[in-house]
Amino acid sequence: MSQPFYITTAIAYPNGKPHIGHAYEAIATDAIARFQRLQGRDVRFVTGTDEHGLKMVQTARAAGRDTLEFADEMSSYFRDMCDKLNISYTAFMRTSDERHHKASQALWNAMQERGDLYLDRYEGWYSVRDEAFYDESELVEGEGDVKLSPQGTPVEWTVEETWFFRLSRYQDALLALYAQNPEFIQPESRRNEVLRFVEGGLRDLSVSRTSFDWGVKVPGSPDHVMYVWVDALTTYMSGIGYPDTDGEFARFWPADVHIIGKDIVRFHAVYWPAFLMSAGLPLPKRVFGHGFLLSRGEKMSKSLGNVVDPMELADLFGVDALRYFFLREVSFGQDGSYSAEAIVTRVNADLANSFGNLAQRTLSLIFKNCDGYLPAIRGHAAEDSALFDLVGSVVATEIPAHFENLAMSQALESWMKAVFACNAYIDAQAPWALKKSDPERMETVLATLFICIAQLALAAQPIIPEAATKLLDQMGVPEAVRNFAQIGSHWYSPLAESDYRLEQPKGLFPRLELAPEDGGNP
RNA sequence: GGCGAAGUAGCUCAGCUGGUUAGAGCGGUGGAAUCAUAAUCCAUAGGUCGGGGGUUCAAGUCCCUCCUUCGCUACCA
Repeated sequence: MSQPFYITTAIAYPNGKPHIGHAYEAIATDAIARFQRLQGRDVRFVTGTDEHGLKMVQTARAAGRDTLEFADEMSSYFRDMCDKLNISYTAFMRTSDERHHKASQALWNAMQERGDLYLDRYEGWYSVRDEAFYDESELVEGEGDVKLSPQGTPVEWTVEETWFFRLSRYQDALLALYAQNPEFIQPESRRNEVLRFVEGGLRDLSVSRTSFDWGVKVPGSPDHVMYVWVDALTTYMSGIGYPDTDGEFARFWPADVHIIGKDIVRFHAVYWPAFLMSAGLPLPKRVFGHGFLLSRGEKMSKSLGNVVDPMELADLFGVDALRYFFLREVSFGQDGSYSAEAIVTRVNADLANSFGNLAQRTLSLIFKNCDGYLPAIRGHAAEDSALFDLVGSVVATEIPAHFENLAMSQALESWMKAVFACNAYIDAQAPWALKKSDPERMETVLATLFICIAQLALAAQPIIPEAATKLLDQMGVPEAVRNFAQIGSHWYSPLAESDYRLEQPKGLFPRLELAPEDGGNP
């Protein structure tokens, strides 16, 4: 039985439509999930929407809508985005789902039994927008003597009864966790921040609210709903069946990695493991905080008017192109910058000119000179072996290693290195010239390239699933060998000896053009 | 204020535990080729590796200091 692999994105707060950051996270996570499938792993991939909290209630009310009905609509945009971007999730979990409520309550009960929850009174400055209490000292002065949170959101003095989680109990256990599992929080810079935060001491955490009721009811405390983060994080469990602890949950928990944005590292690297320890559940193996995408180096904001709809980008440039750009151009874990020119330049250079053209010229030569039948290999020259060695080690070793490290941009850098080698090889061997001087040698050269291109297409499949699949289809590469373990095996000769015949090859990586309005303003 | 990250060719960035002439992609320039999506290949670009000081036989790579940008965090009148 194949090994399980469980990965998640953060679940999105859908009080607005998906923005490019949501798309980026989904794409990166999907690439990892697809890679693991091609490694033969049995993958579960959970994403979804985090719909509770006062903000949703207020946003819905402002639009004159019923909260749940509003949440239904907003959540659907996120699901649509995932579908459009070829995100291969296995569950789209909504926190408003009944099953999810049961899961959250089960987790709560487990923490309760451990004695980690207690009722107390909380007085303080509360920000509705941030859903958080602040200390007097943290506040800043706004215009007209108004007090604002450190994030600049309005606060009001609030007194409420609230359940607390004994986070303070877990300081040592968390520090031990970080020490024993250096890879628990990545990248390194995030890990340091968390370490210092926890070393500085932990206060108990307020984990319920009474000021609104749009949330998961606290068991035995009907006036309380859970703090959004408690139930939001629980989607990672409910997405694979919890509170049913047999079946999927037993097989896939804990997560191999939670992919999240760098802004919510604390919730995932401090609160979440503490909750799980309290509930007596195994902890995720890794939490990875990726960076943000900046539009031409600037943060996206409505006031700057540079908010980009990822769906539009996908329509404009294509899903595979967008996926490729994000994962190639941005070093995973760091912030990245994007612009229409950057996308066009990168995609044209790598996909259209280098790889797409390589595939096209090779398949065209076979189609025209071999009548579409895959040519036989008649002994290897040194150059052939050199190319096989290079492509083979890139595909079998370098790319998988980079993917395991969640270094997709480096995986693609290796991939391009192999593509360049193929282009250099085809130019040096010049099969179009061999056609007259040495037809048998021409066939060997074309067969060599065919094999290498198939390997490269497979390796790129997690990043550009649609085009890579079409290319492998065009080439007649059997399903059975479309994985990292088999693509390096000897499948070519049987295929060449079969009556498989290439159709007229069609380009799969069209050159992009920059719309005039995107060309200007630097 | 504390802690941390970053500052390397026009642009985007690689450079692990210090060691031959500091690398890649894109762009620019000069060739070659014409099978292919006017795509490809080859050659090339002489950059005080933010400034200064130090350790060392040897530093982009360690130490100190200063400047700039960013992140986390604390706090004060």
